Amino acid sequence: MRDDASGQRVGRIVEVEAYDGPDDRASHARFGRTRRNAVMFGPPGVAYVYLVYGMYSCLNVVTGPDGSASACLIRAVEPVAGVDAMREARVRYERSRRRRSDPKHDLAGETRLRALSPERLASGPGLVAAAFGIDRALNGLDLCDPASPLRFELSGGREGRALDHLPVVRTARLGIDYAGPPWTEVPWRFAIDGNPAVSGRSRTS
DNA sequence: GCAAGGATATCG
DNA sequence: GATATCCTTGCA
Repeated sequence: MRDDASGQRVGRIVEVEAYDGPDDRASHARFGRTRRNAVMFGPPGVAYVYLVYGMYSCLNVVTGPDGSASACLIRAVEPVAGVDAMREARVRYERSRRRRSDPKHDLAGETRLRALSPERLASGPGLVAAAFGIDRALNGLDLCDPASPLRFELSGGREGRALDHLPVVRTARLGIDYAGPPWTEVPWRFAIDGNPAVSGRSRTS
């Protein structure tokens, strides 16, 4: 994925989760079409961005045909270019968050961010959005349009590179205990095995 | 282990 | 209109 902000941030998607339509009790589509999830029911290739836990944005891409509801959550990205821009975006996000909770500026968090290794800058769904400066203003954006400020591209050129050789691991989805079985168990999380940018707590599960 | 944080879906 | 809950994260 790539954006046009200063620094031309580019990242390789290394961890995703699939969410299906109204039958999937873990999906936002489980309540049917609402104002929040409306784009899930639209055409594929479009960004579905929502706020979780009152503080983090999550980027999804709509996957199913127009009229059906499904989406893919981008859980982790390995920085390829624009690392400095990602770090600055993380710092800006951290500052805005601290300002809300604590009037005093917290320098510890910022110092830790400055020392964070590049592969950890976007190693979680909330961190992907923070590193790329993504918020709900991008909800509905066409991620496949080369003219979009944020977009997906095939790696290795127009046709993409064969990814069959990559060690992809499948696990259950995370943070969806409320859904209950079988949805807590379907292996719809996909990650590149051993990639250092895969989200932290996920790797130990 | 838990709190922060605000929108959202659901219930009254 | 009130409230329980949430596709998370960083720190105790």
